[in-house]
Amino acid sequence: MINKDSRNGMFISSSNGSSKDEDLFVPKDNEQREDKKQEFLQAQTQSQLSSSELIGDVPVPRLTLFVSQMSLDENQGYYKKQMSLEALSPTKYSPQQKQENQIRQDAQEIKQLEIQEIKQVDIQEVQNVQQIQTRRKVNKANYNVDNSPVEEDEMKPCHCTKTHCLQLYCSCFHNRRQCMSECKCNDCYNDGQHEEDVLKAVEQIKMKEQRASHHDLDSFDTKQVWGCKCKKTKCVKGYCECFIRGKKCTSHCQCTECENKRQPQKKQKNNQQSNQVNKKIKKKTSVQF
DNA sequence: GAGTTTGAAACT
DNA sequence: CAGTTTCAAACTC
Repeated sequence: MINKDSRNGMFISSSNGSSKDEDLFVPKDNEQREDKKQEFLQAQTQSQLSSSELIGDVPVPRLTLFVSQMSLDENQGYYKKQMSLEALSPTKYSPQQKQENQIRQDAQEIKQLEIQEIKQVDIQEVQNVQQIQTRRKVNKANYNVDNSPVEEDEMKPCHCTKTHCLQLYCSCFHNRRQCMSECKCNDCYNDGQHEEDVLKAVEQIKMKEQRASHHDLDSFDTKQVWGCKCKKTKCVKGYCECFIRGKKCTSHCQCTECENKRQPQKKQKNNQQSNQVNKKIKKKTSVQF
């Protein structure tokens, strides 16, 4: 029951009469809202809310949240339909219940705003990476490394013969795009006509990944590099995941005799590397012009 | 363009 | 989890 409305907020009395210490005070300004939000979040951790409400507010890692928006959810947006509290429970609410719901909804709105801000920061971070990687685009091989909107002629066609373009071997599938007319693949299922098969394959890969727990990264996010295992090519040829992406090898790599590390290297080795890059640039530009 | 080499992905 | 096989791209000639 709403008891008192002031400029700073309102009291909701659980009983009758004037506002008391134990009454619920709903502040208006942002600072006090923040306190309310903390109260609300605390209640969550103490399992005071229904399971459905808890599920909706499990904190999601920032990048995972962004990446998940870009990958699977694109195809499964229908899972994201949100239902209001009233829709979930059609029973009529008392004024007090409505007020409490309003508080919860306010808190959720605040959270969503915060998530949006975080997303914007993440997008900015990704864009920064993209800028760096775009400069090296001529150096990349078959992957659309930066996930940026690529021109049709920038996509490299695949030549898959046995996997129906439904495995990560296929660069088109790996980048979550359909095979093109330029592709020379056999019996391709990644042609837009077998969407069910594609989704199944994606699901399978994601499930396998979860079981294996090899890394927390998204296999379909080719921006991410989690380390190569090169043995013979010293990470200076197109076989190397890091080299392809224009990245230096890190401690995450399991490569041997690596010459693609950040530390200062001998002149000769640097020359070998830059020769490789120059060779590819020449090749690419000669094709384009 | 055919054959070889390579490392990632998949499999056992 | 480690070893093996399969795969498609990179490379060489």
